[in-house]
Amino acid sequence: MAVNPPQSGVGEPGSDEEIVRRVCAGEEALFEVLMRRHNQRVYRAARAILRNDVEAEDVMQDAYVRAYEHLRNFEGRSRFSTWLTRIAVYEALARRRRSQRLEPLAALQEEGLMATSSSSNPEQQLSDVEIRALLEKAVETLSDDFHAVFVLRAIEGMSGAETAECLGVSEDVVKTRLSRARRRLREALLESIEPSLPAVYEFHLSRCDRVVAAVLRRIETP
DNA sequence: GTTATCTGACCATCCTTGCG
DNA sequence: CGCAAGGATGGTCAGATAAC
Repeated sequence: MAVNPPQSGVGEPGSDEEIVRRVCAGEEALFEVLMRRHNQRVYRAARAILRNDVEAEDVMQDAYVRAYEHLRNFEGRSRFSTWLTRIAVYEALARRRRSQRLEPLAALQEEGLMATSSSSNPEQQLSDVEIRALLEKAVETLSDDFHAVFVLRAIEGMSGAETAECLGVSEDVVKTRLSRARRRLREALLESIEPSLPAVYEFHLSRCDRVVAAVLRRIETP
C-alpha cells in the first residue's frame, strides 16, 4: 500500500545525508532537492494530523524553514526523512493544539461525513474512483491518533520505529493503533457498502431462466 | 533461526447515563 | 448535584504468523 512516487526535480545528487552535508557546506540551493524528494511524505504526515490541505501546506513550509535553519543540528542518528517528518509532525501537533484551543467546536462540523452512496448499481459503485472515495471517507472517520498512525505506517510506508519516533509514542502503541485502525476501517467500509450488498452476485432473472431451462432439458432428455 | 508484524486478552482510565 | 454502573477507548503484554 505504500506509495512513494519519486519526486521530480533538480537531478538526484546522492543520498539525503550527502545533500545535507553539502548544503551545510554552502550549497544552499541543494536544499530544494531535499524538499522535492520528501514533499509527499511531509505533506501526508502534516495532513494526517491536521486533516486540512491548506493548513498542511502551511505546516510544510514552516517545517522546511525550521529544518533548514537547524540543518546543522541534524546528527544523522536517524534517517533525514525521519528527522524532517518529525519536525513536520511537531509543527502540525502544535498547530492542532492551538486550533483546538481556539475552535473546540470546529470538529462538530465534520459530522455526517459517512453518508452512504445511494448508487444502486454495485458495479458502478465499486469503480476505482468510488472505492478510493470510500477509503478516504473511512480513513477520515478514524480518531486523530489512529488516523496519524494509519497514514504514516500504511499509506506513507514508514516503519513502526519511524512512526513511533515521529509521533513520540512507543512502537507498541503504534502497533496497537495500526491494528485497531485497520479493524475500524474494515467496519466503516462494511457499513458504507452494506446497503448494496444484496445486489452483489445478483442472480439475474435471465440467467435464472437460462439455467432452469438447461436443467429441465437435461432432466427431460435421458 | 531471527526479526518484524499482527492480533487477542487483559487492564486502566475516561465518559456517559440513570438514579436518588 | 453527586455517585455508581456500564460502555468506550486506549495501552501493555504475550503468543502466533510471515518474511527473510
